[in-house]
Amino acid sequence: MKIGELASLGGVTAKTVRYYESIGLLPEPQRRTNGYREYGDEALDRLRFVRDAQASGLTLAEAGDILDMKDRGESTCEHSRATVARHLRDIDAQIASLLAAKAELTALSRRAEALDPAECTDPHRCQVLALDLPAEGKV
Amino acid sequence: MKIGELASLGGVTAKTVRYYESIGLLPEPQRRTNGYREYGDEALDRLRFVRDAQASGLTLAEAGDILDMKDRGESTCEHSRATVARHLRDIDAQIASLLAAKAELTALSRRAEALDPAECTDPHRCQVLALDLPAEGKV
DNA sequence: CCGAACCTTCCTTTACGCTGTAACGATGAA
DNA sequence: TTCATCGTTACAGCGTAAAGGAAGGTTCGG
Repeated sequence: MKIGELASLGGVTAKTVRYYESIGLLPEPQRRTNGYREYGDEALDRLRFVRDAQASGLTLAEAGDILDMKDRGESTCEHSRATVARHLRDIDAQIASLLAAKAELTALSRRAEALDPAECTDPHRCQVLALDLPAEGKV
Repeated sequence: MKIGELASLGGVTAKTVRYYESIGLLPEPQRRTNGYREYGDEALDRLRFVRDAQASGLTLAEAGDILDMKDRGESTCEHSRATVARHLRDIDAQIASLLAAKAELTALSRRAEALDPAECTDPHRCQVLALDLPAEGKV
């Protein structure tokens, strides 16, 4: 099949297919005499795997790691497990960092909510962030 | 004080101070006759606020929003509250998206762990991702 | 013969926060 | 005097992620 058909079957654009090829996710396909790329079903399988991996939250690079091992005929089991496990750790770290930021902001927010709105009338002093904002006069 | 002193007191480089000035986070300071920037303590307060805001997970743009309002003499209370609240919503959205990715990967991972390691000997078939990997032969 | 589909290469996008480089002037101590 | 250090400007680039777009040229299908 030609690139357009592959792309639409895989739910991507032809441009994306060429991009995947350029970063090594898809192998260089055979060419017709006119230079057109000619794909078989295995390319579609591969393309679909990439999309599935993306849907699972893996990056293209991680999907590529797994496919590379498979291409080398290595057992991908351990590597796949490791890739998934590592990605899970990455995600946990990101979540932890976001939760920390959230805690900071929540504390800020709680201080703000505890304020009497009437105290917010002074145009030169922000009660919400008074603890953090540089004071106009000395605090 | 000169830029180098301000920078080291604020825990940044002189370059960063100039950068902050260029994006409007810090006002243009007075200049000495030789052209050097001359800062007072309020610049340090302001610089420290920016770092605190960053530490709280706000972006430089968000810190700048708050400082701008304060510079205009407006009550920053509502805006500060809104900025913090919006940022909190952003963070929650990011966390939710990461949790969704994590759920996908955890499911994958659980399938992997349920496997007998002995089944991982076939070099052409990855049991971990068999449900997702394109099969070499037909499954 | 026209337009769609294909080809290539290079540039742009979005967001963030700087950092590097060039090329130069000013300061201050030994 | 000389040298290191600090300062000045302006502009470019990074580095991540995943493509999208434009330009300009061939080929195919009807």
